[in-house]
Amino acid sequence: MNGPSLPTRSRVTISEVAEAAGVSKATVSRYIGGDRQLLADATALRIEQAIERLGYRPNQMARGLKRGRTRLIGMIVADILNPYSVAVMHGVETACRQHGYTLVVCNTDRSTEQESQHLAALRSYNVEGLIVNTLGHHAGELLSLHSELPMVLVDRKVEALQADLVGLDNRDAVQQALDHLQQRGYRDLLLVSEPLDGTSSRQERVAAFEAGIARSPLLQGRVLQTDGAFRESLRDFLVASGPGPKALFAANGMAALSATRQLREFGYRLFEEIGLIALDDLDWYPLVGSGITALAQPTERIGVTAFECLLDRLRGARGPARHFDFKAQLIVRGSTHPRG
Amino acid sequence: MNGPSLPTRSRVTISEVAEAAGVSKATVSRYIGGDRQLLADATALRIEQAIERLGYRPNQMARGLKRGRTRLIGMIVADILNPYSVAVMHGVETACRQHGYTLVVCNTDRSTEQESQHLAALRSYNVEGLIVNTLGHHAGELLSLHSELPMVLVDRKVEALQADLVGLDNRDAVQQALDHLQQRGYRDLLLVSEPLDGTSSRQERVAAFEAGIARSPLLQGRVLQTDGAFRESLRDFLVASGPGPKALFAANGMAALSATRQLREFGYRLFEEIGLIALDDLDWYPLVGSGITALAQPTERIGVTAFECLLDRLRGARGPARHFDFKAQLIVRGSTHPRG
DNA sequence: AGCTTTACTGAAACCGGTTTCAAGCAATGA
DNA sequence: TCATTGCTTGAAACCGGTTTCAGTAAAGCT
Repeated sequence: MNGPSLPTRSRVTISEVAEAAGVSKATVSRYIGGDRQLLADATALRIEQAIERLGYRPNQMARGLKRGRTRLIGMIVADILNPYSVAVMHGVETACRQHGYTLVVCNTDRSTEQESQHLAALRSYNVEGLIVNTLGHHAGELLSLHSELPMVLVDRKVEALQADLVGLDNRDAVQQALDHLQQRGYRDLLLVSEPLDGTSSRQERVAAFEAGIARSPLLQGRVLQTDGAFRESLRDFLVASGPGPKALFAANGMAALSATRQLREFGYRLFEEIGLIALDDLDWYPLVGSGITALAQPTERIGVTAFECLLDRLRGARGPARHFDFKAQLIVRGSTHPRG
Repeated sequence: MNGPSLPTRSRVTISEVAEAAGVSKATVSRYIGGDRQLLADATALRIEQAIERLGYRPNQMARGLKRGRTRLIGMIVADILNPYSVAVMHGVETACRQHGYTLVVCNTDRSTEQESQHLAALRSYNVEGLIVNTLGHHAGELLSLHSELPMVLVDRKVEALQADLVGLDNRDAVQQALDHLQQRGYRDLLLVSEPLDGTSSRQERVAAFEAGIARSPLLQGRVLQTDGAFRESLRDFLVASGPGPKALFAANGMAALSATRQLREFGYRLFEEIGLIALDDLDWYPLVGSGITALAQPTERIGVTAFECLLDRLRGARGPARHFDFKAQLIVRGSTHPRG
């Protein structure tokens, strides 16, 4: 009787299978490598039975060593607690599985140091390609990695890096939001964003917001980050007199959470006194107040596209960096019905 | 000028470093293996410089092959879209990093077939240990894997498997919920659970609920799963006459989401007409209606504990399977204040 | 029948490391 | 002075596969 957690029999190797089947390692290797048509039927059958009998599974590490193909894809995620990341990752994983790849996900918790560490780790495990949701600092490391293996950026571009990019059409999304808010009668807007931090998508949203405001004579707008004096600045916005009804525009799901929390803490009735539109569509949006109007990102497709793009490169596709910018989809709920 | 995605220079190997430093592979291996004190200072210095100059990083796959230590931990997650899973995973990852392990996460999307596939994949990558949030079907595979490497179950036990388990003290959590509901004056309860499916934690919660109800003369209770005729059955419960004020008890975060959605669809004002308490504490609970009362699981600690438990086994700890049952923490919000 | 293909298989080198074993050499002890 | 010891190091085997190359046997061709 084995005690639990007692790794007993060490794994069956190709040599044991070879011996059991009365053939050489090479022949077994050909069998598991898919060159089955090279083998005589009788031989293949003997090997098949030996494998079955012994419960043999080839060691991918060893295969990868000589072959250079580990069938491993690495993914760097800046913040695994952000539902956007999880949703994209889900898409990537689905695509990976369909193509026989295994995904190794590393979360950096928004730490530059951990990003470095994880990149090094993934490299050392010989991943064939990388899908990166990076902080964007220290482009040097990414650059040198990109000279070694294909890489696809998700959501965040890196100036110095000529890599494929999959993300949202931020300009379009922000414009959709502004159009919607304006049409619903809101005039005094506040864009709430997580700290910009050099994160390209956040910066793009802010830039598009400011540009949009500048183009719209009816609208007034400010930008606020969810750190430092967030609470006080938000209060300032809420009590200041402006050109008309006020609305918040949360630049992503996390910002929506912070903003809504803060509104509640201030005692606002959601969303009778102030409008809200949020980028990302989280599953609890419908449940808050009269429901939060959202600009949904096609997260699953973003993930799948990122992988397919990578696969393309893995198969040898050359050429300049490609950009896939998906459109956001407006989902109207109660939070953008003035005086609820 | 390299085009993008052009994997150029193949990686530097130990032999090149050895040559550059004028020593043998073995010596370099000792250097990177941490046996630095074995080497003469001058030698170590030359190697260090060669490594630096060439940008050498050892290939973990190759190391793992001979050494048997891949420094890889595999984790199977039943549903990555469930925030509970993500939170636990975050804990596991943190612990992994601190101990120099890399985590490979596989999501089964609640599919038995995918679970098999991923288990096989993880095995083939020579992960040193497994953290498993399993569906619990086909125990055979898990069993045979467990004879090869250490394994820790998370949240869900498997009868036939004598493995360490980390999870919640479900009986205690349910009792806390019942006590709280009863104290707040609720009398007619409905436990809302995702489909039982053989998932041990769900079954335990249901069993504890039924046992608790049976012990409490004041309370009446039923159980409902969020599939099939969920909508209709919920309506039945809501309109039926019972022994007193009604409350829902969501057995986890996903159930809380379904239940709240359905209540809204029915036009209930949250939570003036009906109480709600939910297992798991998701970040949006405070935002819904008057806030959802929760029983928080220490998810981060569960993850960390799972890893540490595994590490223990990796270091050779023997002995019977251990169970770590954490207590849930009651967080009272508006959803359990009768008549709002 | 003799020669060329074709089909199938095995020996050995190799992937990038680790580890064992023994050897070289200086320092120590008797 | 000679044997012993300890410190460094390299050669070679090994991990579990893949791949090249060559060899054997059967089949096809003239």
